Amino acid sequence: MPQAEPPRMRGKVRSARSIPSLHGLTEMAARERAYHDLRYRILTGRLAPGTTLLETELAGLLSLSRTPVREAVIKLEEEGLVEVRPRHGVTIKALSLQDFANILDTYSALEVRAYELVAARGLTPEQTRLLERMVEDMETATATGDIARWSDLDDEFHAEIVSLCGNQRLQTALNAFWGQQYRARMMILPLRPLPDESNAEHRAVLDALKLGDRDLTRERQNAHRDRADKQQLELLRRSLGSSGLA
Amino acid sequence: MPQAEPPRMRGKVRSARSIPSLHGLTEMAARERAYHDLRYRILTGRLAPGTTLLETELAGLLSLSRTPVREAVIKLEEEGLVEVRPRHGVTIKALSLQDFANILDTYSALEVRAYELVAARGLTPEQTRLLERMVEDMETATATGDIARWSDLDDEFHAEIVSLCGNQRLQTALNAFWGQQYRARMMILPLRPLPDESNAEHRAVLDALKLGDRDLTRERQNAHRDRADKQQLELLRRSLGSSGLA
DNA sequence: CTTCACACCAATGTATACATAAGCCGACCG
DNA sequence: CGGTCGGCTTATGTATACATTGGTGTGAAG
Repeated sequence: MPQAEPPRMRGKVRSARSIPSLHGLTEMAARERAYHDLRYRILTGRLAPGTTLLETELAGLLSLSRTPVREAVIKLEEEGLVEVRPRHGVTIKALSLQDFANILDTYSALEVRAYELVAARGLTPEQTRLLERMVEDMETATATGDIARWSDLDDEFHAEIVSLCGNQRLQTALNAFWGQQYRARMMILPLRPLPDESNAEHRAVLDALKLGDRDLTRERQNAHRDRADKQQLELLRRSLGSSGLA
Repeated sequence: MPQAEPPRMRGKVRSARSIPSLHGLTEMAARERAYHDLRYRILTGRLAPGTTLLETELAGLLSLSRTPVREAVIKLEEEGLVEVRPRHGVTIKALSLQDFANILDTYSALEVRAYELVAARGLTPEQTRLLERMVEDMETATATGDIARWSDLDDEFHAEIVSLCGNQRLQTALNAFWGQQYRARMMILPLRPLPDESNAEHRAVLDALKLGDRDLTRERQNAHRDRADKQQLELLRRSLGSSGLA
């Protein structure tokens, strides 16, 4: 899980983070194309959870041979997005409430550590300015009630900080888990209350980062994630009553 | 990185954790065989860091065709154990001091979270007994100066606790990072001082776990990892002066 | 009617064949 | 003598062919 994905994607479909636009997709190598294309379709719901496809069908879908598709599927399986059952094809994984909780737990543990590292390294003036501006933008979005935009900015904010941590392996692991929680996040997006608490917590965390205070950063970010995770779990619980599919 | 490796391996070569004995290796499917075989050779140093082999050579080495070998190599690359450079073959990665630090950082963040989860879930009497006995065994090994045995027990102790956390994704991620730090750990093994501090900390952590006190567990385990990680980094620094290869 | 067994089929896992493109070497030109 | 251009070699990436194995369906027996 660690260590992969050097190719930085541009483009923005939903989040700046890691859903590529599929824009320059034709010029990619076949395996990468298969991987990104399938990941995109899964994360955006174009391939719904529960869907099962044979390797041959996937290959047909992407107009490729089975070989690169298979390799892409292996990666997706390691990321936890699909399940392959040897004689039954690959199934797009549904997320149970428990799955979502597990993912958030792991993701948060990693993210808090990333923040700690950033605090220890310190912020440059430019980085500080950028992050402050993002916080302001989120507050603006909140004020105008644009939750979708807020969510995107939130992703960018977290991703921006994580990108400063200087630990590539940690970042790669974070990206994988981020991909897993993405669908559930999108699902509960419309249910979210105005994120005033998050905005305040972001400011608090940013202050701790600016101070370069590692312990304070850990404490605050940990609290932020804890609260946010619990809230999201609650929303998801309501939104699917523990049935399954995310 | 999350989510993989259901097949529980038996056998013990060095650690109970995740270096399979390669014992029933012949009856495995080719891809799995390639993966486990290569991983084994890398972790035990039979394939030294820096070694570069072509896909064809690997295939020959394992008496397989390139296809399953290639798939295994993809997994190993995602785990960060090898690097593939498109026209230059796959290279067994060396670990720099910085790499090792990054791995430990990530690993520790995950492990602490796993411990927290165990604390929250609570220990059964049997689990408590087992863990207490392991602590005692470690103390015995320390008393007799058997550092290698202590190290194995330490691995087992940590692995045992992690296995109780109830979060499969977290465990899988931990296993991947564990594999990465294994070589460096083995390398500095003979340099380690008597682990009296670790023994005391293990007791303290176990006490916190028995109390089911999540915050206390986090605090203590975090302190334990912090200290142990720093110590290991220092040993590694001494042992290779920042040259590279681990 | 239910259950067990056998045979057939098809999907995967593996091997191989082929195309592409990158590195390397040599030759030629400046 | 050095640098650059071009062709050749070869490793990889992809496609395809083949074998294996497990699942399913049918039929017969209890």
